[in-house]
Amino acid sequence: MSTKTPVTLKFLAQKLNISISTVSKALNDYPTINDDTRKRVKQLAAELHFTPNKSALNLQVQKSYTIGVILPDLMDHYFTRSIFGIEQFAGKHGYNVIIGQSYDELQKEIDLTNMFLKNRVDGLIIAISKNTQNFDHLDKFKNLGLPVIYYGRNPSFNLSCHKVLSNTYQGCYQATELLIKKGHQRIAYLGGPKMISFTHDRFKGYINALNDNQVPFDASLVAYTNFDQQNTHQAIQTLFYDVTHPPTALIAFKEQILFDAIKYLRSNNYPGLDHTDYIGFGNMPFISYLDKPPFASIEENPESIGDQAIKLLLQLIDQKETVFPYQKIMIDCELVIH
Amino acid sequence: MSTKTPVTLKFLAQKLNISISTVSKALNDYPTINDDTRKRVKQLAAELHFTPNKSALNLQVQKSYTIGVILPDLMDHYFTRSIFGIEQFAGKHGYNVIIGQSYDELQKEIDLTNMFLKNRVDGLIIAISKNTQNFDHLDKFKNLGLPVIYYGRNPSFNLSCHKVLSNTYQGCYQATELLIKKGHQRIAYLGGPKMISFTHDRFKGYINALNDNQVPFDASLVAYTNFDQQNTHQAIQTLFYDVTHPPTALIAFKEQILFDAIKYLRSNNYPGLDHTDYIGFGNMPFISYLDKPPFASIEENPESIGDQAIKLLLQLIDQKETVFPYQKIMIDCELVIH
DNA sequence: TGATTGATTTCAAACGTTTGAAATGATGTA
DNA sequence: TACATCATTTCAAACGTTTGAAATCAATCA
Repeated sequence: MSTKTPVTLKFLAQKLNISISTVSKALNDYPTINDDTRKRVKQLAAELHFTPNKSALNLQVQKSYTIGVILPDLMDHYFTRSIFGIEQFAGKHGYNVIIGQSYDELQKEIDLTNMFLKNRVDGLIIAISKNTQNFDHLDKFKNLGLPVIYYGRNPSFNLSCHKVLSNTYQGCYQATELLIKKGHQRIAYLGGPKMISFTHDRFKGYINALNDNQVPFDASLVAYTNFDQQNTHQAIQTLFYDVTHPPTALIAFKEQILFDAIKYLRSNNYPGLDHTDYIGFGNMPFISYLDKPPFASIEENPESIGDQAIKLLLQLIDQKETVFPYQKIMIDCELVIH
Repeated sequence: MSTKTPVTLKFLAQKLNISISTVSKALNDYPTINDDTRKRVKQLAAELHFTPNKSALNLQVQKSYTIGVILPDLMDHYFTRSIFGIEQFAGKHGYNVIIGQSYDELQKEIDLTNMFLKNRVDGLIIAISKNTQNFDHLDKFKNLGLPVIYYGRNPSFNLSCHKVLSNTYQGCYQATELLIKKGHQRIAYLGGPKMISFTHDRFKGYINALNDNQVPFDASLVAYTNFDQQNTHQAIQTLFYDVTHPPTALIAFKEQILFDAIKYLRSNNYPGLDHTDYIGFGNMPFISYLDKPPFASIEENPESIGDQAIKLLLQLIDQKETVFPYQKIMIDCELVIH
């Protein structure tokens, strides 16, 4: 009752009057162990709720069975949804997941990688911060033979790596086409930070859709924001006010931004507010609560992205020695009309 | 280059031609170690980026330096914000945090506790599921001498435990009073699941505020929902339609519910929609995007709750042997007027 | 009978760290 | 010279597990 002896292999061995290794082998179903002993061992182990000590195990096999995940922000539904896919699969395979938030700051990201290195994670899944252009802190993993999966954000400066990404080009292409089919000829594109490569991928989808459908491109219908509210307002000002023919539709990099945009237009009593069609990336559950929800959402299926990322990572961890070509997995987007 | 030897104490010892224990003691600043040796050891360790193997360390000190957190859902901002406080402090003290989501299901919660037990976490912080009335799975921790902190949700059936909670009574009292001061005499209260004890605490705040301000209580102004949308609609139907004098103000258990409520009233063209004042618990960032935001929010400061929970937990972990009276920490709510 | 086989169990080293006890060796003291 | 003192270093066990090699013992075969 007072200080209880922990239930270890040694403890079981003493109780049964056999050696530690027999107990270990019995529990691990070694064929050389007598059926009867095996049964007795397993029975007692179950009775006493024996669970192997993870630290000892990890020390022995030289693995931590822990994987690190770095993402910008858990308040962002995209990333929160992605970890659902990660934890699901990781848990099923005996891996723990440690999540770190970089808040889109490079220094915080570097700190987290060091922390993970100290913790000897077996691998890393990362959505890089919007300021990550130098990959020294991440190359450390590669040098140690630890696999890294880049997911959710495209590290366009880093070519030799595994990636799991939304097919953001396709998503934006289809959204643009949808708006064109609906009759729009003046569609604005509000991109995210220029440091995030998705901003440019989506732009390509946008412009290709325009071209393929013989809609003239107008540079004054394109603007960018760094996610900052102030910055977004400025971009909207440029797109909707500082122009002779304002757009009749808007595609935004993120619904978060889209909401900022609409809010700004509304508070300025923009006359065309209700006749404009809005589409953003995200498909937040929250949308259904808006009086006038956007025309459509671009669903990026972040759960799948997390799922694919962890699957690839565990594969890499298991076959560390063999050569493995760099993968680039793209998950298609879907349009959801509200 | 090919298979690099890991940098261990042994490796450093060999390089320096001294014993492993000297290296260990030098790094840990034992006073018996010669200053010169200490310097040489530390220098080489830094050069070779030595980091002690966590598994070996943990095995030695019989701790995992890992704490488990169980919460219903990361999509819920309250809990997401709470982990901010937890990770912040835990990280600073060398602890890893593993997060598990119960999705408000008891079975999932039980599975998670078993997983954490297997992983030999040093302690647990949990926001119990709305269906948790039996605490056997959590008592296992107590029996093993592992501290458990109940946070965010009040386990009213479990008296002997540490709790860190929102002062939800006070929050609801003040919200009610605010509405009364604004002139409301018919204030409705929409509670959450009856299994969640906050539902009743808030009700007490509500009714005491009514009494203290000489506003008559009317039982037909009280309803409950289990968070399910359908269920909420039904409750709203009861409160606003199945009554001769509908309420002029509504306090909801959660802003999530409040949005469902407003949405329902709007889609039914409820005539008093715009003359009703709404208040909910939460203060979601999202609110600013609503055309007609609620009159006010009750901010519960979940970061503080997480922060207090982890602080208490680490305290308990460090002084495991001494007696420690059960704590009940209450964090006050604040009203935020929009 | 002595050797071989086979089934089963045990030994012992290893993983990387910590730490009290023991060893070393130089210096000072009687 | 012999011995105690002191600073410094090393030894060795321990944490709990895995696993190839060695040991045990009974049964079988020649």
